[in-house]
Amino acid sequence: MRYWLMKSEPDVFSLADLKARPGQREPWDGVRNYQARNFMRDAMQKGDTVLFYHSNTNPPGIVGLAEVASDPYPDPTAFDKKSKYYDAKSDPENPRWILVDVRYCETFSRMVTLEAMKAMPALAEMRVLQRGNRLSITPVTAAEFKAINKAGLA
DNA sequence: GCCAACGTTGGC
DNA sequence: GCCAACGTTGGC
Repeated sequence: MRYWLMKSEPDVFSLADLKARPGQREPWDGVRNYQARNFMRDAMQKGDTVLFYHSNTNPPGIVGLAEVASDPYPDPTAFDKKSKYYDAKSDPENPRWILVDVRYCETFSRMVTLEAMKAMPALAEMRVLQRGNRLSITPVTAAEFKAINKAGLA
């Protein structure tokens, strides 16, 4: 069982949107960064816990939990010419972009803001808090998850 | 809207 | 394979 942080702009796709989806489940499409793709393709497993982070909003932070709900498979938006995520260089015979489905788990009773995270000693080494980090998917340690989950349910 | 940080692209 | 130019991310 592993833990992950996944960023989404709530204007585009929020945790509430995930909750409202049929089956409370959605493909995490549109990732076009190789490191983030590699995490989904190579390291995620069904049942892994996802900290759902809202970026580009005020305040940014973690709003709740989801889980990995599928094995990795090719991102269909890469082959859809009408999608803004269309990538002409992704060959259907050898797909460049891989995703997993995520499923809604719960909404924190209290959002754990970026500011609060920066103030938590347990998160001093957390990847998403390191300077210059822009990765939309990052691994989270069990200790980091525990600290955030506790703050979110407080 | 600004801009620092970072990833990708493509000419050479 | 270098690196300048460009595009994107995301906090503020």
